[in-house]
Amino acid sequence: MSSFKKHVLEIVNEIPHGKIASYGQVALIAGVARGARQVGHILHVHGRNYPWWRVINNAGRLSTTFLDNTNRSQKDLLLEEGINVNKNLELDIEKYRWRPGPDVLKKLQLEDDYIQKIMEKYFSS
DNA sequence: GCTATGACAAGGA
DNA sequence: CTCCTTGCCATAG
Repeated sequence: MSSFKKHVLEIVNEIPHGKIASYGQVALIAGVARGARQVGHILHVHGRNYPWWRVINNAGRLSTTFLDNTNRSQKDLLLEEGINVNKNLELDIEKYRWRPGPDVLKKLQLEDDYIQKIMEKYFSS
């Protein structure tokens, strides 16, 4: 298993209940700045044991319409966590966006300057 | 190695 | 806002 894949799954596993992250965000934190598409693919294949539904696209729309093995849609799974999703499968991503703590970033053994890059993009207010 | 394929992102029309 | 185009890069064949 590649380290990228391992990181992605590890990161997704860190997303707390009631919070969400974008594919691009997860890819960025995993160490591949433009690997958003790979994150989607990885979750598609290996997401069974991870909270994959907490990952959506950066436009705040769900890009999945099929059901998971529990027969519940991503929308339902999010609604159960208190995240408001409308009929068009849209939600306010900034309102629920997960902001990983320094401890999580450290655990992934990222370079300090790379962490700085992430901070600038997702922590600057 | 090379090509095709995306559960994406960002910018332009 | 919605569509379209480009850029991306890990995987599968």
